[in-house]
Amino acid sequence: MRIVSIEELPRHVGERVQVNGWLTSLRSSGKIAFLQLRDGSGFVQGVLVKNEVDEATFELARSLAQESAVAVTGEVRADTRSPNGVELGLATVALIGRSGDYPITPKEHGVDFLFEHRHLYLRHKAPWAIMRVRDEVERGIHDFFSDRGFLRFDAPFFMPTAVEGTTNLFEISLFDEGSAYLSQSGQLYGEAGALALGKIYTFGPTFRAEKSKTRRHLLEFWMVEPEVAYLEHEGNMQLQEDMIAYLVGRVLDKRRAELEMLGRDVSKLEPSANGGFPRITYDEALAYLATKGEVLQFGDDFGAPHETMLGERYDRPVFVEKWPTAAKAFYMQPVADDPTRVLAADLIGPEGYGELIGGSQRIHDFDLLRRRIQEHALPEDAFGWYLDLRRFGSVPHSGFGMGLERFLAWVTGAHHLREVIPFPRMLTRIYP
RNA sequence: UCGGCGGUAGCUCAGUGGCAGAGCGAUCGGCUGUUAACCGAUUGGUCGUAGGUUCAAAUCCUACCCGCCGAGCCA
Repeated sequence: MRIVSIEELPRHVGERVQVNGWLTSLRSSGKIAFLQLRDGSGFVQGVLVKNEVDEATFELARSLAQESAVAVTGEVRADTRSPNGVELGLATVALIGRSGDYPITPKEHGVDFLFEHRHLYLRHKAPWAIMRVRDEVERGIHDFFSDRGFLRFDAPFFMPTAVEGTTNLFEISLFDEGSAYLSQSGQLYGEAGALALGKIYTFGPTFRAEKSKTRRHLLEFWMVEPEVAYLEHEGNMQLQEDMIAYLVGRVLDKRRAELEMLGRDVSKLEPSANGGFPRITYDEALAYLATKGEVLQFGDDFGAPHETMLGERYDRPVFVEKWPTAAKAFYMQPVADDPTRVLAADLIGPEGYGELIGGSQRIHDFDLLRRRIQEHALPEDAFGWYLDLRRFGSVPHSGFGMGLERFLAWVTGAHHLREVIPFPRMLTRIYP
């Protein structure tokens, strides 16, 4: 008997096949039973008619508990009532792994309960669809950069010091060597990679010890951080736009069914697949916010409500560029004729999802970078290697960091970042 | 860290001083096309914890614990 995945069933109409999976729910009468089945690749309904099978098979099927592992055989039938166009006319049902008192019932549950059972919740339709989008986006990131001649370059997770200041770091013990910190960005190492290999990107988990308890924050999240030698500010924004447009287009193309399963209004994503992201300066953003009654001073960073107001102004992400030097990190290149501003841009997503990307052109001048390290009271000896990058053949270079979960939350329409990562790590959630 | 809301059955919740409740789940029975099926029965409790007020506390008071949402910070 041929074993076929549920995803492939529409190509096997009329054949008798075997499906290895699990029972998600069961409805039965005295003479007919409907087995809702999943196998990881999709969902399908199996129909078991009492007088078409032997007594033991029918009684076994009727007794199955939710999430029993079952191997079934049956004929694939086209059926217009089914979401994927097919159902299985069951002939045999074998119990592979028993179940019972499964906690996640087909009724409503609170968020805390669901994430206490995240290891099981992942089996259900919404997380299933989101994880399939996540996989597609991760795959898309690699394809996008690989197609453009970038190399993947893995940054370390144990760091001797902070990248952007000393707060918000998880400290770990290196035995007699003292303390190290979990990485909050691979960027500095990415810069070394760019000057060695030209165009690189890092992709991996990153850690922020922020006591944030909002739906836009996790303690551990994944970030993609490209870094490119000889790339300047304008080209950096174009790279970001190309990447976002590519990824949105790819999800719309390959995971549209999952988005619709999630109830996502895909028409709100379509403009973003075409590029053409608006670009406004920090000063223009301030002026716009002032017209909305939000008066900020030059040098202020935007709060979450401000980002939402800016993002909702457009039907696709918007760049806010040329930020006050004092509001941004020490390594950012000043605007040529204005040292009070730096060549940094934040990409703010629409629909209130906040900042998707932060990027900048990096300082390539040795003296300026050393002065900035001193001004920020950073330990200069820890940055010796980083200054070396400006001592030996320094060139203008740029890069950015995109939070994978921020992007995924926007694309899938998730209400909270914890929905788009398999096992979220938050202030109040370390289990499972 | 601050602010708002909450914690009662496995789950979602009602109960605001006087016998601890409902729906769902689970278990058993019925039903030949169900879609969160339906019908009947059974099962189900440290009312977050500790102390206090009262003849009487899930309910009022005090402290603490935990969670959710938001702010700050950020991606």
